[in-house]
Amino acid sequence: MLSYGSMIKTQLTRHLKKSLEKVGVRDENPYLEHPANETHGDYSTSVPLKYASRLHKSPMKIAEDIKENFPKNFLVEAIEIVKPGFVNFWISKPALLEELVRIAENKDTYGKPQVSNKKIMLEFGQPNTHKTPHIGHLFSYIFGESLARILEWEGNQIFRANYQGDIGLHVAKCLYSVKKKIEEGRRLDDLKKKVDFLQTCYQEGSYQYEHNETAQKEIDALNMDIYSHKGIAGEIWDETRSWSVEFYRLFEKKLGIRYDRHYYESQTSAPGKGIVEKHVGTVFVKSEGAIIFKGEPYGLHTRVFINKYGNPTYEAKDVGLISMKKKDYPLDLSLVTTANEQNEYWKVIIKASELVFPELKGKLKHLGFGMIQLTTGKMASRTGKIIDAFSLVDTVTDEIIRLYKGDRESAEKISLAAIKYSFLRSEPLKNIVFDLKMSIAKDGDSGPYLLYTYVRTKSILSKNPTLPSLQTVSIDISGEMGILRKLYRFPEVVENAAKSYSPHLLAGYLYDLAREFNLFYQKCPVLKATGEKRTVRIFLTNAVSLILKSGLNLLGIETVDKM
RNA sequence: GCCUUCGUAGCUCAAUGGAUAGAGUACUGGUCUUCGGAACCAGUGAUGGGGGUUCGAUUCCCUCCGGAGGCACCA
Repeated sequence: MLSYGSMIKTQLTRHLKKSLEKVGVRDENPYLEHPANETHGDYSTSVPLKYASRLHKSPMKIAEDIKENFPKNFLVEAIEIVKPGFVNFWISKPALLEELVRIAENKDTYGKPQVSNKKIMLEFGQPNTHKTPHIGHLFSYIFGESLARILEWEGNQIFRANYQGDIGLHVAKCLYSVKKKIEEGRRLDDLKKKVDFLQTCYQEGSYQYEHNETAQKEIDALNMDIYSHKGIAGEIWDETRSWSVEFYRLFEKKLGIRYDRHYYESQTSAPGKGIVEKHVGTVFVKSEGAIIFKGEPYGLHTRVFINKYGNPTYEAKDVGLISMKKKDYPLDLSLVTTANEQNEYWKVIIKASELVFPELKGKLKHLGFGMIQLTTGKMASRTGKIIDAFSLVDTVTDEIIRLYKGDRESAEKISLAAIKYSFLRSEPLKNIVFDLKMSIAKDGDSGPYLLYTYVRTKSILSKNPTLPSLQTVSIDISGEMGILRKLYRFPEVVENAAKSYSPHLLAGYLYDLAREFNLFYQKCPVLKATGEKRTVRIFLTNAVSLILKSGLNLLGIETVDKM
């Protein structure tokens, strides 16, 4: 049997379409929503208002006709029409209970559509080697991983790509300083310290580049040497780069992130340079010794792809990267997520790349997410004012241990849940004001709250190792209806989150579900109940448990059984 | 200067053009001899200003004000 994401919505839509046809309207996807106010039903439609003028009938008359012609069925228990032209639907108790059984049967695949969708390359993370990852990178890792999981759930095949800057002026600035004290770095006993050492060197080099003319010339020369991988510069580059590459593998593992491939700027610069040079005169033009793309004809700005020294800039490297990506994977869509300060930059890259590779037209997409800010303003590793992502995780873990006295392993999971959830709960487009205290928040709308709720479900279920069978329910379950009416929405929520690349929709739903469960928990004892009442409550607890786990997993959050 | 983007309770965030704008936090007051209190309930409190489109606008359009970002060899 073909599995839909949401059975209930699919069926309801089908009935509504039939009813609309009898009224004289063909609508392939009639608008259905979950009313904000629960007393307005499980679903509501405003199509009567939409079609009133076309049908030359009053919205209320159309609403009545829809109700009149709505097929009699098991799914819908009541239909209500409301001024000025809403039709509200209540899903029947048996249909909701059937869905409850479906959740229990399908377990961690409940709501996952059995369809094959697109091949998507998703690039996220993108920290530079020779620098410490900061909180913006942490956001990118977390957001990208969640997006990958959500898109995968919806039947897409995802190729996960990381792209790291391991060459270019920033590396030269770092190595300028490293060269003078490489032994100090070699003596450090762990990778994190070595990368911190590189970060310090980068900051020193950066300062010198701006304030010391001789240093600037030396760094520019060093940059050339690194590109041609010459002499001592090449050797130091190899050595320091390997520290960093190894460190990042460790960091990714710690965050629970996996990649299909890591790309490096040192690999994209040659193909990028070649492609740009080949298209001089058609896509690119020479100007003041550099090779540029003129954006103005397209309403964009002009950018340099190869500088006057003949070195490819970030722009050319990105074109090179795109050429590598399409060789590696037969993609239908290439998604790149970065901070939104690069929004305009990416419009230019996409336009230029589409001209170079016409077969990719419409397949390149950039997703800009908000800047992570402190109360003092934007964070930049260039100015040295950073929140080190790696240490942040440790700091939060220490705080969790101090507050709750758990073991380090589960404390680390809880702290990652706290950080991930605090990043994913709001719309990605907007800037995020980072507040350490709020991220550690132990109560309220937080990761730990969701984990705690999950732990509660597990605790109850562990005392009921076998699930009874659920047939019909004759008793009053009004106290259980709140949670029952939330559960079946999970598939729809994930679908919407995937469509709009918005994990926060899922985060919001899971929080709602957890809150509803805690209310249920408060007023409906499970283990003290008997008979049908106990059976229904165990089923509900089981369903909440499964959905919380599935949903949190789609956010990249691992659950714990105890905390 | 030009372009992009965001302005929702004191603070941090929700709300595919829908009905009475929801939460958390903070503050005030409650529940429970816990199926794990990192819980639950109640109260106070908000769409930056002005126009427009619409049966209906936090959402779309215009304008003003305010924040953030970008605009040639950095990434």
